[in-house]
Amino acid sequence: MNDSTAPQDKPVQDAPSPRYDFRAAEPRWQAEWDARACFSVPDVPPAEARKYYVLEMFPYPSGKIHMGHVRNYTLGDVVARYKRARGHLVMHPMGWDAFGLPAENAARERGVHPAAWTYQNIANMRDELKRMGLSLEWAREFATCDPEYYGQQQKLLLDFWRAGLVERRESWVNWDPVDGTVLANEQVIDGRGWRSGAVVEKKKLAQWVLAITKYAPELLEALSTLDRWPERVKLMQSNWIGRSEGARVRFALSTPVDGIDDVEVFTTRPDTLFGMSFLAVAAEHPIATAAAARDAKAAEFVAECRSMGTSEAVIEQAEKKGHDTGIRVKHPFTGAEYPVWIANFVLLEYGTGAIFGCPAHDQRDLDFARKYGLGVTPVVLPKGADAANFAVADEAFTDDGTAFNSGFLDGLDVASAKRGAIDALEKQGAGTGVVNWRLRDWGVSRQRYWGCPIPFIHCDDCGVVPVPADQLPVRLPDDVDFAKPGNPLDTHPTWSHVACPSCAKPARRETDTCDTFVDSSWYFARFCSPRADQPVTRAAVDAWLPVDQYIGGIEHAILHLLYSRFFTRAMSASGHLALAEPFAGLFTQGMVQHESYKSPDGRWLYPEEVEFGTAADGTRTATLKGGNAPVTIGRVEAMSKSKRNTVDPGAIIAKYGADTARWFILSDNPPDRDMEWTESGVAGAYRFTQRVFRMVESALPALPQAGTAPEGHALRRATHRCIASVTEALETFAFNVAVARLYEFANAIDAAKDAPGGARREALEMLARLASPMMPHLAEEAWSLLRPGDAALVAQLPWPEPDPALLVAESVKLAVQVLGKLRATIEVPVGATEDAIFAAAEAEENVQRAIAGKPIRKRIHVPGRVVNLVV
RNA sequence: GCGGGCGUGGCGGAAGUGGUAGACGCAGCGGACUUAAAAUCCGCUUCUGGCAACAGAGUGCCGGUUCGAUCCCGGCCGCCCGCACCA
Repeated sequence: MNDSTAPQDKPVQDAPSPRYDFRAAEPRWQAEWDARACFSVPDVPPAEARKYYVLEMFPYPSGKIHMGHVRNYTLGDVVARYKRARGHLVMHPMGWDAFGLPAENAARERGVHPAAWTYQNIANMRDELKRMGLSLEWAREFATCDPEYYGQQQKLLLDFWRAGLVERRESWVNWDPVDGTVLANEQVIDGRGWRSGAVVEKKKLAQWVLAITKYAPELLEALSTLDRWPERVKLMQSNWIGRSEGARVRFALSTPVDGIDDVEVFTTRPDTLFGMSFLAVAAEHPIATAAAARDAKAAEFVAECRSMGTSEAVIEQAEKKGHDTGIRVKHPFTGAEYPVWIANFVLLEYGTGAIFGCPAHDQRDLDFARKYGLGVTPVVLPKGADAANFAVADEAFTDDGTAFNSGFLDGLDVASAKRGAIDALEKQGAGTGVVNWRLRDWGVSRQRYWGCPIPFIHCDDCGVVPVPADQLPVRLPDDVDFAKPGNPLDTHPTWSHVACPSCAKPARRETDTCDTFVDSSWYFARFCSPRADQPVTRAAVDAWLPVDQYIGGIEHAILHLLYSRFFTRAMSASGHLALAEPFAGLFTQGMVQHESYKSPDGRWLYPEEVEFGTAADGTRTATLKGGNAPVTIGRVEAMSKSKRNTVDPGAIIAKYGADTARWFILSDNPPDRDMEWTESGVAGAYRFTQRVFRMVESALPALPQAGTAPEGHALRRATHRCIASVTEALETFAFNVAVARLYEFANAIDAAKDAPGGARREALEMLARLASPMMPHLAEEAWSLLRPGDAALVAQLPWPEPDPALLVAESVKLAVQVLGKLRATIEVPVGATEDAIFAAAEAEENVQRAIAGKPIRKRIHVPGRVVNLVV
């Protein structure tokens, strides 16, 4: 069609140009992959197999997939398809993180049962994911709300119990006194319950706790072994675990209160003890409780702190406030007396729940001291400062310096002064040097229905009794009433009444369920043998774990990943696994964002309600569809239902096809950065899918048979350079670069219309194969046109290798700079001597002009890059 | 507040982590094809000055190291993620 303009061709030219019909092709290839079981692997791979486990963070079944899912699962699919082509046996499963609050909210708001709501959502989302053409092995699918899954989880919890990793402990929760429920932090808005509007109180509850702190040193040290994790994630985890060296210091009360005769503080700066001006305790500290019992003002302040909720972010951002209890403590070194304050920024859970304040060398202490008129005594002198007149104004001095005003520590640097202070404390029995961890044990109790029941029974005589193995799983009851306030398990008429397994007397079933982070802490192991009648089977997990490439959002950088690392150790300690780290490689993707739009009356608008145009000055304009009311184009921000700046992947796939959606989401930007979804970007991606199809189809009649040795040509160089560069880009997660290289390659193929047929066939075949991880359907379609008789699908072909002979260049372009400024470029043969290169550079007219007759003082040559002449 | 990250044309970004800034895509402009439109194809497109050759400026802001800095160092500004009961 393109190669003749003869008049008799006219009718053919008038025919509509052939179009790639993705609506027919995509389901066809999906069925073909299925029929050939391209993505199935055994639970126990053969010994000689090179296994590769690709996993994306499994979704919460909210009802519809969103663009974040499309991005996450496309990234994983590119890796899975690429690794498969590289000869690995790839496991790539999918499941559902199916317990959680939204199902209960739906039950309360719409009267749907959480299970019905969840499984309906799963069915919808499974269909949508299947339309994306992901190379998933659906046979391994499960949902964490399946009794077959959470029953196995209960077995794990009982094993952890036996290993001493499960404890009962009191801790504080957000309590809504009107709704009579425990609130999640996100349900506390400005200190009030989201539904009732009641002021939230802190309430102490007995809770189940997993002893993650037992593994704190190991979780910290093993970070250094995770060489395929992003540095920033390791840093965040390291800071979260928060190892710090310091001292516990005991301060004797001047007068004992309620039988308490001392307070212990933790400090990382024992060297500044002489700069103390107050001691502060958390509002929940026993001293605060004692003070509140004796003093109405103190009680009032404690109550105020109690209404602040449990969120650390809220506490730390609140105005720093305190209350002087009137209680006094004695300094261990000087015997001087200092006031004990209750302060809202002291956290009960960190250290000992009490601090000593040294305002001169801690910013928060300084702000507090200024506010309440407490003393500020500098005890560390900055280098070069004068001890006689050094004073601290608004900024605490926290760097290294020399101790002064500090008795026996005077003259020491900070590190030595710390040691000196600890030695002295230990000598007089007033304290010890300790290592403190910021990491707290993991409270897993939730007072909710839609979670995994914690498998214990409370007996008045026997205490806490584990549910016997033959009574597992402890199933959630189906008949629950969400109309009553509180936990439906708690208010259920019969469910919690059971016989004690050890003494058979009437006892009470635990009604707390698990934090959903527990469910997601071992699902990757369950995928290895998803139907086993034990949590995992050793042969399967030993063969498949660790996950070779884990992919998910950066928002999980700390908690989910840390809990999974802990679970892997705990499961190893209880014999289920034999490894420390669950995820050998980690990739964290950025969010998907979109412009937001507002109507003249301030209403958020969906993108499909808006029409765009161009103003006279070239800027974009927006108006309401079907009218001409001006629309304000807002910021590009994370897609959210409340701002209505969402794009439904289902609609995009229906309109453009899965390959287009995948291609665009990969092409836009590096996958670890936030990306902006734009309608025009998708349209561009769609054009490219059509173009590739057209290129193949129109070239077809002129191509020689497959298997013809391609002749030498510049196009062959381009082909093999493209193989090399796309391969490198895929290896390094630079998928946007891989896409760019393929665009360049398509341009090169088009520019080489008169290249020999063999070279063109090779180029087009490689274009399809190199694009296949990104656009798998189109790749199959193109391949089936190019190789109609071939037995193998692209999904079954090995990854192409570049011919090294075609990668070497004959000449190189060099930049020629004078004093670092570009003045010319020269092309030199690859083996040229440095003398010849300098001569060629200096011969350039523009270079001569820049040198302007001045003597050349220095000649710099970076091979293959640049020549710089210094005059 | 604390911890972590990011910032490059009109837009998304690229650039062996010290060596030609702006590849590739989007948008825009001009042209070809068409009765016309769509689609497709070709060309231009960081800014300023210049017909041009070319010159100057330029990778959030200010300063530093270097023959040479998007990259290294110091100080700011803005945005994003996490902060333990959202998942």
